[in-house]
Amino acid sequence: MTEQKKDNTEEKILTAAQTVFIKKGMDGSRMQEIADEAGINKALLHYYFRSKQKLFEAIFSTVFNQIFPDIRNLLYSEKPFEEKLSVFIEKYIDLLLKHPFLPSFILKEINRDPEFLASIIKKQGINPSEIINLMDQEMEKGNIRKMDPRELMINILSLSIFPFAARPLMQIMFYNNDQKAYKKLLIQRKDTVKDFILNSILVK
Amino acid sequence: MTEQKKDNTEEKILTAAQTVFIKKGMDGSRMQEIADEAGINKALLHYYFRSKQKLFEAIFSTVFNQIFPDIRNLLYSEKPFEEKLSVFIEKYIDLLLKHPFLPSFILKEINRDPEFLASIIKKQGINPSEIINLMDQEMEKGNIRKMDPRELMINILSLSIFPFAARPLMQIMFYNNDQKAYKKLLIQRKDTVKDFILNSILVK
DNA sequence: GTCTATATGGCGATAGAC
DNA sequence: GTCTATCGCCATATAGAC
Repeated sequence: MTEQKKDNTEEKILTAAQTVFIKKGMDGSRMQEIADEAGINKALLHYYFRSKQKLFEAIFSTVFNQIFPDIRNLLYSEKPFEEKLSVFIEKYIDLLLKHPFLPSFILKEINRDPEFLASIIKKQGINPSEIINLMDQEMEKGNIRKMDPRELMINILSLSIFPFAARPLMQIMFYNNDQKAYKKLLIQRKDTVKDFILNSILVK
Repeated sequence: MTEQKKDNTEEKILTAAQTVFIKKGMDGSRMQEIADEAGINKALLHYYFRSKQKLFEAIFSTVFNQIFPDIRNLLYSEKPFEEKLSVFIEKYIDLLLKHPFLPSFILKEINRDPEFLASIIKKQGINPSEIINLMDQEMEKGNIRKMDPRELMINILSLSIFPFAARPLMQIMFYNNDQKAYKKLLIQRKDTVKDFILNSILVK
């Protein structure tokens, strides 16, 4: 019974902290706000997680654990490259549609503590050099034009992530701040990013 | 003489504030740190700029004034589209190479106060709909394949800005944290981004 | 485990001497 | 105009009752 209570509270804290941290980042978040969101007292946060920093790190791991297994499985599957690429982009953008604040959250933390972030990603079993090899093989086979595979990787991430991270400004500049129209764009990007990349790299 | 002193100090403050704000954003910066960087006292910051917010807004306008006139001139020049696009990307990436912290700085502020940011950009005489028209014309002429010009615009910005904003993580993940190698990549991107985009959009 | 009350420290901002 | 000293607030963190 006591344990039940404990699990419940801890979970409530984690959920609340995730909401607040993702929206406002480490610096912009207040322990009070997280406590309110969780419907508990501020002191309890420290009882469960000792410090704001520790709570933050717990959230970070949680978020990444939600994301990466899926992508990892895809990368190491047996599908042909073009399909892998397509599905990767679709899954990735779907993920961002589900967690729209994630990109700016991660970008903030990239500049705060990149080593911590990199260590978490590596723990997830994502190995950049295997992806690079995969791309190299396709170039050798002549299926895609020759380029630095790391650049291709960065291009894929750029095109997928940036429109989410820069959303508020892009929405104002190009869509008269029309939320629905921009949302539609983001959904469409599952196709348009794929097209844009394949058009650029496929050897015709 | 007194005035000379004043100008000097005000300039020192602006330079220092720019350095600190660009590196750490509004929330992450401390008035003390700016004062140290400027080699003056904390109280002087308030004497010259009243509040942190006011100082921040002054910096923001300054930075944008450095950037936009150049780009504006290019966009409204008489060059053919393909050249405009090439030069835009070159100039833009050159600008980011000169101010590498700018992207993450702006991305932070995008989520803090997008209206303020958009108002500053519009003051610079950049009109999105004119750019869109430009692209539409090229598509009508059959020079580039048909797509939503706003997407093309967002793709260009994504590919140019993201590698700077996400640099610390990308550098660790794909370049074993080798600073020089990543710097080289960023310089090369003046060509590779151009190639990547033109390969994707030109009708062959 | 959960709460109230409070300690502790940091930061923006101001007062006031020079 | 520039400095030192200090106020006042707010946020993290802890003490201690229940």
